[in-house]
Amino acid sequence: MTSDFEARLRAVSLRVTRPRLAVMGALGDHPHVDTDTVITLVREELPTVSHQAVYDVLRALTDAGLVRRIQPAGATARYEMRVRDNHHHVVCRSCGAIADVDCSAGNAPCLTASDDHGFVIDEAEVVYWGFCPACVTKRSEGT
Amino acid sequence: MTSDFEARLRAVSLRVTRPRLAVMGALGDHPHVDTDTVITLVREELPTVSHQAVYDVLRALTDAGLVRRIQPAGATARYEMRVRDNHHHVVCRSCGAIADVDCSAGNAPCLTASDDHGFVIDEAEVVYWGFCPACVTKRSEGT
DNA sequence: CCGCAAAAGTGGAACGATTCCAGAAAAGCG
DNA sequence: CGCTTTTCTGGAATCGTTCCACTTTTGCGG
Repeated sequence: MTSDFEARLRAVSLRVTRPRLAVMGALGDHPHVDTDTVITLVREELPTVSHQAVYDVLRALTDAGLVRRIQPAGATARYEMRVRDNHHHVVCRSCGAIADVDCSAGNAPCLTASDDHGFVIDEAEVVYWGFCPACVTKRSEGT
Repeated sequence: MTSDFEARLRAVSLRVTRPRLAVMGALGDHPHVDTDTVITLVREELPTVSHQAVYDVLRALTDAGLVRRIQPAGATARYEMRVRDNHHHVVCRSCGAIADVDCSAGNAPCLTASDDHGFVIDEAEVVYWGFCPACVTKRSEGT
């Protein structure tokens, strides 16, 4: 799989470096991780990488379309490797957990704005807010 | 309208204070403003309010459901008074301009997640990304 | 196989939005 | 009018992220 990452990097003419492979590996194993977690995971493999390197890599990969950045209101940036499939996310208001949700309607009808105010729209992002199973249990027990 | 604001504050048992009325006035006149702009606007009326007061007021009003906080990825928090009508937003990738978009389908079909992973969902937030008329013009002229 | 120019990474300082804190002021009830 | 509670002030602290100047790698060409 490392060779796969390598191919993907070359496909977008990015140089193949250890930090980049390590970041891709971390994202592949852990969906929806925040930057700090990526740094920790990467350092398990390469203890010397700077936080700056991780930020740079994440930006390079995001710009190249190899990873997707998601940033629900009030949370820090998170990254995932699933890309170009128009899937959405459920976010837990309590613990911040995130899960993937496939778009129910292929080309969702409501995702075409009724009045676009002259904007040229290229993407519709959906975030479902609620509580994850664990937090729901916690709340009902608590009361 | 100040008396209206007063009534709304009392309705949620919040004290009526000058800073709060000033913030509500500012939000009423300027939709989708960020915190810094609110501070500036409020100080035109009450030059002595601290930034902290504005943050406190915005939080109090948001918690009480009198204003809505919107925070597109990569931008600072913005606030608006339109509330409880499930409308969404178009955000310009270039200049950050925001416009309102009414939900095209009353109870949008795609807003029911296909697989909720056990989450209890209470809200679906939609953000349309694109370019505003001004930035579209700028781009086509530039090239 | 070696060297060079460009691209990446290092370490540390700087930044900006937001929050925390302790004391002062104002709101609203009796 | 006075008291209690909520709110506001002013300044310091926090946290994620970015900026900067310098060093190290990568990957191409000889």
